[in-house]
Amino acid sequence: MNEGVEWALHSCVNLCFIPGEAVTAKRLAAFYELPTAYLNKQLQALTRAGILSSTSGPKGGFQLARRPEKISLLDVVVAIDGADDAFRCTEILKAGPGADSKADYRKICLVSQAMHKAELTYRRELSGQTIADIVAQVEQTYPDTAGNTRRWFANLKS
Amino acid sequence: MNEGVEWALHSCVNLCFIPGEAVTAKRLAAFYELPTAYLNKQLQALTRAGILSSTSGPKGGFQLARRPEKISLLDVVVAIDGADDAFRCTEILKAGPGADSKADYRKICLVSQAMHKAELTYRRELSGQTIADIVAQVEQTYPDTAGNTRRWFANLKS
DNA sequence: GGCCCGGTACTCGGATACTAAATGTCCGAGTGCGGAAGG
DNA sequence: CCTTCCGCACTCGGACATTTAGTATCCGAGTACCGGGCC
Repeated sequence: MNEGVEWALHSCVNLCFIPGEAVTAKRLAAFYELPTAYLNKQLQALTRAGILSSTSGPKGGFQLARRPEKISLLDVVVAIDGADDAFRCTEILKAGPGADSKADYRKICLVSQAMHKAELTYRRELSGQTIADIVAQVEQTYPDTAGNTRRWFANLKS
Repeated sequence: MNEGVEWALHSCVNLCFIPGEAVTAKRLAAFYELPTAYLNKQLQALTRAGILSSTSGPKGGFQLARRPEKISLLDVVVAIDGADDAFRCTEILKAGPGADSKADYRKICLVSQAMHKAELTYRRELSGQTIADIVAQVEQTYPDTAGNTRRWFANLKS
């Protein structure tokens, strides 16, 4: 899985601590000492997926496009890593003996079905958790984090 | 995910149809028109993992090292694709402000925990299904497959 | 005739190239702000 | 002094290198079989 998923998730959480304000990729990258341009690339992907909204020019930057309760972890993963299953059925059976060339083996191959079934539970679990859930857990487990993060971004602005 | 996982799963199923006999990588590859040497590499990985047992020389080949009821889909995936989680936590928080350099963020980072939780359900689902289950489903859904496969391998032997 | 031995053909096994995708970087397009000029 | 306009600095956005991991291939190590030679 793409490393950008981790960056995107943490950045979304951080954006929750800075509501109603556009934060530049540069500042988000500085927070974790990440390469700015590359993080920018991931944020662009989130923007294309409708998770973030972007603004150009001075006072520009990124902010959440919708409430964090409406952003599931699966949304972020799909935006960065693509919608394809990890296990992709290449319809190997089509090359085997007695194959039906007009059949869709992604549907009828039992190996493919078994793998896909597991992947569905994975996706269901991811879609059941939202950015808001993560933020709530952070605020409960590490009560200082929210304030510290807000303060850090405020200081960097100058 | 590695493409070899698909090949490995199908090959394990096929080996179930040819019990008590060593099947060469060449024949297994010919069945799906796969590159022989590369499939051999995957079978080697299964052997290292203790899923298959291999024999060199004439009359050599691969066979299941244990009963198919004892081979879960997760075993095969881990053997080919490695045991690492798809989402690997790079402990991004260590570079952030106020980080504890001696803490293990793979354990305490809530983003990492959330992703890992989803991955656990995935692995649980995979470990719940065995090669024997797949074979049983195949025999029930496509009753001719077992016989046809056996016959195909028998004919190729000549 | 039976037994032993060496050659041979065939297999797995790991070391070695090649290719695609993830990672990282750079420059151009777009935009709001600030200041200077003019009324 | 107020308004308008122009230039500038800053941002995102996508096009362009670089590195890693997946894909594919090749040759050597090991082994059972087959044939010939010897007892």
